[in-house]
Amino acid sequence: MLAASTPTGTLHPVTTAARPYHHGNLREALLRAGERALEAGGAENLSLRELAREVGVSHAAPRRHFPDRQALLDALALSGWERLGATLEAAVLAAGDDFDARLLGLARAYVDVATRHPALVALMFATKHQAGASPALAAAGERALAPALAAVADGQAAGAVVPGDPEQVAIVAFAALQGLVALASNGMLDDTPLTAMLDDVVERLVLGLRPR
Amino acid sequence: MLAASTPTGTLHPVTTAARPYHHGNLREALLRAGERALEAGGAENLSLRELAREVGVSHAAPRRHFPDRQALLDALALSGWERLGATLEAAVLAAGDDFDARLLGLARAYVDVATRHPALVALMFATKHQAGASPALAAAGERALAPALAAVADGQAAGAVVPGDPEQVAIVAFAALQGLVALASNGMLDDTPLTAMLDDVVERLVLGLRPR
DNA sequence: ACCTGAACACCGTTCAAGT
DNA sequence: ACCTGAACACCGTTCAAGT
Repeated sequence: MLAASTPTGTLHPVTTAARPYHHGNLREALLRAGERALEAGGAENLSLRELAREVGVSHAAPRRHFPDRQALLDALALSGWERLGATLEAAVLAAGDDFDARLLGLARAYVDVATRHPALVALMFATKHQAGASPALAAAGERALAPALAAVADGQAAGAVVPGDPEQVAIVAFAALQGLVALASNGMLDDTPLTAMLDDVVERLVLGLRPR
Repeated sequence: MLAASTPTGTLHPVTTAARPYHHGNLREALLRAGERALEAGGAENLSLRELAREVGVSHAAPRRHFPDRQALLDALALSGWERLGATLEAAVLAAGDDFDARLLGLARAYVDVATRHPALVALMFATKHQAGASPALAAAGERALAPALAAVADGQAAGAVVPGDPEQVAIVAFAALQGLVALASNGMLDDTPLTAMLDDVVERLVLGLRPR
């Protein structure tokens, strides 16, 4: 009875265990629903009104937490970058000190995330550097990719990688992965198992990046 | 007066030089306006009603030529694949018989198209293999990429490229380009000139693809 | 054969007003 | 501080009807 949804006219200080008058946790609920919607239909099919309906508030309620649709997308991308950064960091740690092993570990970790959450990763990259993106978002992207940069720099110091701006070298390597994932997401790899292809790509990357 | 827009009650058999009653060329006009809209704001911001307004017909008129929005996007992608195919073919012919030169030529041609028409290229890949895509579209994509496949196969025959399924080898190379273009489109290359980076990527690709 | 106009069910965004 | 309801200007899609 107390937990029912009829507003019984009693005052409700700030917190109640029952169904929400003020919902109490709307921001988090919208983000969770948003991530589901993202994976279900991509960023361009995400509807704020639909999220509000799912969560059980009026269509104008999200505005308190996200001024517009883009703000919600930015928040989703930000959280994605933060989780990716942690994943890449863990991959480097698990791989030990060898450059080839690190590159393989990073590649596998990234491809794993990108194939399990393709729409989120697409959103992350689309949002990161676009005109008028929030500085916080760009910074989160930089932080997330820092482990890969550091691995390249270490590889150069150990003589396993061609010299030059680590960022440029890393981008060359990263581009190949990014492209592979894009092709996989678009179904262009058909029957070829992604993991097999991935190891092949990484092997050729290592060869291509070795000093001559 | 005759060319004015007021319908003067006279009958108009089928063709008139004045302003259109039936427009006469609506399909082409929509495609042209669609390509402009695509480059201006990406596929997800393309509005059928806006195209109809630009072209000067009612919002329901496009339906005769394109049953829905996706049909217009498919037609744009199809024309993009056809033009890309011709461009890649020309690049191979211009590059002569050497594998390295062909790969560089193909890469430059593709990157040129992809940077000048990023939204169109994104649409092409997004549409090519998606669930329920028209077979004609998939076939056009295959045809467009055939010159690159052939170049790889020739390279293998000449001993310049690792053996194996040419499609798989081509995909590895193509993935790197695709990724590079994606990064460039997203502004992640910052100040680095794309052409310089491109030549570097191709050089490393050649190295990575060489038989050991 | 090709196009119009009105209608329907959706959007994102805004703003006064409620508790 | 947080949310609602009504309103506005847009969509894509459908369908009868016009020429």
